Amino acid sequence: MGTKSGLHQRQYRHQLDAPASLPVGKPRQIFEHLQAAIVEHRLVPGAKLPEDELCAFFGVSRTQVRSALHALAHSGLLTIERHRGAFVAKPSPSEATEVFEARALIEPHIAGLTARRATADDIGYLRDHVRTEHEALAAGDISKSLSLSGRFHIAIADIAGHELLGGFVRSLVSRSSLIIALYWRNRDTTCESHSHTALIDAFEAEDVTRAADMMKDHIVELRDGLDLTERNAPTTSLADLLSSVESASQQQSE
Amino acid sequence: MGTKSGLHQRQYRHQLDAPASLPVGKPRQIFEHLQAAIVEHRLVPGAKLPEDELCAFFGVSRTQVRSALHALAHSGLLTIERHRGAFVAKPSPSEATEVFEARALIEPHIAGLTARRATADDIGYLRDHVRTEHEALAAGDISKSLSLSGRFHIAIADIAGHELLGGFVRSLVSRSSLIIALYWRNRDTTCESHSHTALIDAFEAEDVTRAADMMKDHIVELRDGLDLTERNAPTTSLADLLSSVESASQQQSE
DNA sequence: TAGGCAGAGATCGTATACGAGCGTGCATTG
DNA sequence: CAATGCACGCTCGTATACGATCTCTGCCTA
Repeated sequence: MGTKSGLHQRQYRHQLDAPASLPVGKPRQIFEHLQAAIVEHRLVPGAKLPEDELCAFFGVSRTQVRSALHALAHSGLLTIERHRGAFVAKPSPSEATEVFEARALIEPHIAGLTARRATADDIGYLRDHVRTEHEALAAGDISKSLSLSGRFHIAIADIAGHELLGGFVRSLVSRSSLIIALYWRNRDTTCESHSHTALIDAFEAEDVTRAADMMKDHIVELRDGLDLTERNAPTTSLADLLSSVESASQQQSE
Repeated sequence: MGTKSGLHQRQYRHQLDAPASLPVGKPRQIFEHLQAAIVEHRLVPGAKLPEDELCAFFGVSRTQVRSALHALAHSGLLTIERHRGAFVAKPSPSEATEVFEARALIEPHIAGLTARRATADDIGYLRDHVRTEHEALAAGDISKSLSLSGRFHIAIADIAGHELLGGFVRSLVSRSSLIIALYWRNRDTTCESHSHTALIDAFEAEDVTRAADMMKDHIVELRDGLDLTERNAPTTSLADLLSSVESASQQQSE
């Protein structure tokens, strides 16, 4: 099937593309368009996505919009409430914690695989990527910087060659972007790309253990850049509480 | 939000229910019905699921059936081919390998959490569950036994209380059922429930490390019960190659 | 004046209808 | 007789229409 030989012909897309389950076509384009908008923080958590407006914007019928919306909901980027509509998800602090716990579990393993499999070309690609990240940072484009940082993790997952875990990473990275929009602490943005560079060094040295450890530390570092104290969600402000979407539908504990 | 207090009032559903993303209603029922049929091997891999027949069976319109079908495709249980229809997925050996690699990574972590959090009631529930598994085995009901075995892992994930990783486990267990249908070796079915009992003992002792190690071994044991040699998919016969569904759409390495 | 209720508007859920792509069988031709 | 082209039918993709539910606003009443 060319899983191993495909390594040498990697396409270096590394985009946040839609899962393979939804077929090519307009719904997929809508999915990716909306996903990009959410990941790049142009659509903020809690924002409503009325079907009619999306229909008008994309020039299609509600059928396709709904298909994309449901796929995004399945990816955890949207919450759909019956007879109310689709909203950009607002992960609670506990959900955010879970996302980073999952990343701290999965991505080190991925990094280990990458350290084993990365070719010289892959290393070169990753270094280029980090360079682009630096440029975005230097230009003060925080949004682009964050987006690129996410894609870096996806690139690593792609090199690891594990389709399944790679899909998990894609999903987790997307949701992380949402979490950052909500709980970001606004400081030491720069330390990240250093971690990235060090990570690449570990890949180049084919040091599986070090790569895994560094990735683990990096994820923890990312999480520590967030303010996930519970006070954020339940009692920030009245306005927030009223527009709060997640408390109604996410908890299925009844 | 009662995430911690909910532990004491656990409902012990532990079913293979649909992800929280798709709203309650008929589509969810259809989803769960089909999922159950697939997991219990009543719908074999490669089987076609024509929308019209499903509409007739469930007494609803195509809209709802399609919604459920797409959700199942997103879960990896179905593959939908444009203008061809929905088919029960036929995971390739490499995909199967990935599923068990992912389980070997995630479930030991889950088991560690479970060892920390399991209450006496939880332990009791798990022991009851194993007892039921034994009964199914004694009755020679292989299908039910496999199904229960899967639910055991889901029960553990529920006790662990990690919604996100729990969702991953649910998905992986479902797909494992599909994999077992394809690559099962037909022997030593009984060793499993011993592993389960030993696992519960580790939970009861609150021995995190041992629980994780045992789960890891158990997953490896499960995988070793399969015949995942590559010869199965690529070169069995021409007929197989022609009816092979997964090679066309799953591999995006073009 | 404050609270509750009812109606209108808007949005979503579901069903149905039509068009497009694909598979199959037959007819035709070399 | 075999191979190829064509046309038919079937299934799915998409659009549209209708009904259900929610929300908002205005009015009525205490």
